[in-house]
Amino acid sequence: MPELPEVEVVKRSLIKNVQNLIIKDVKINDVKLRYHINKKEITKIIGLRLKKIKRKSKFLLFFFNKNIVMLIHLGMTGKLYFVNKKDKKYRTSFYYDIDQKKENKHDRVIFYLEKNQKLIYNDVRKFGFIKFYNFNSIHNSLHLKSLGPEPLEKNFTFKYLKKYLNGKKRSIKDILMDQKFVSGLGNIYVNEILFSSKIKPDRKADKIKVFEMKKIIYFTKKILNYSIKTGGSSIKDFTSINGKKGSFQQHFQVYGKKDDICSNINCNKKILKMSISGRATFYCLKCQK
DNA sequence: CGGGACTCCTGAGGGC
DNA sequence: TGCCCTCAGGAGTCCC
Repeated sequence: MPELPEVEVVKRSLIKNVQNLIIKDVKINDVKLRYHINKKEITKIIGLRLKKIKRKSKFLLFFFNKNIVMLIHLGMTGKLYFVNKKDKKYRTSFYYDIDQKKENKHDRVIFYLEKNQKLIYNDVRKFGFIKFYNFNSIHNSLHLKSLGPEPLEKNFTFKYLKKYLNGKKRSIKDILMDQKFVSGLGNIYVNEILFSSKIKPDRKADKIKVFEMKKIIYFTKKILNYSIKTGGSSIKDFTSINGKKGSFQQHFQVYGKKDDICSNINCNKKILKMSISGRATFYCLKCQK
């Protein structure tokens, strides 16, 4: 589910609500995530202060004292919820009923914080994970070491794109989804970026023209920034940590729009769907060349 | 190098 | 009500 904008929204909310708090206890309801949770390592954070929270592409990094870093990836359905007893809005949350002390069956890990507050890792499909590193090894970890530049960073440029696409026979969509090339994009945003750039998603990368590359860079940054601004996309059940939904899904032009009429003025064609690298791909045959 | 099938897991929604 | 099928924001492996 969560791509860069969603993870960024969650990170900002985490900084506001849980940064600087002490972990009082940890409860594991299910160790079997994408990787099994190491109980020995996770219990080491009990008593430690959560000093800093950062995001790297789709990963969240939690920095504790004693040089311990917790790495969380949300996979397809991972979510973090913050529960604060004093705040009434959580009582009415669709998700968590504090008065009944009812846990959701997909709450996999519960971090108990100061003042009766909790941070809950909930994940229906269990494709996400929680791993531990130390401060010095985190950036050389299996997950972070080969990530490409982030799409909103200055080094994600037309020049970089041009150099990378040269000689590549893969489809442009496949390349934009590849975290080693650019880290943080996923299926939704790549569909949207290619629609705005008027490029058919199955075009071979080395056939993309210079003016089209410039559009890719421009729309990638524009779409991601706008999505972050509107709280990310809430398809099905994405929410930020306080249960708030984003609204960027209202601005989707192609994702999930099979058989709808193309949103471009002067185009009356239906949005089509195909599969690229096994992922749902939506496009307008008339508008995307 | 490239593409496709398949894997992890659980639930929603459609068809009958 | 129920059963069976397909599909889903990710990402890795294996095989041809």
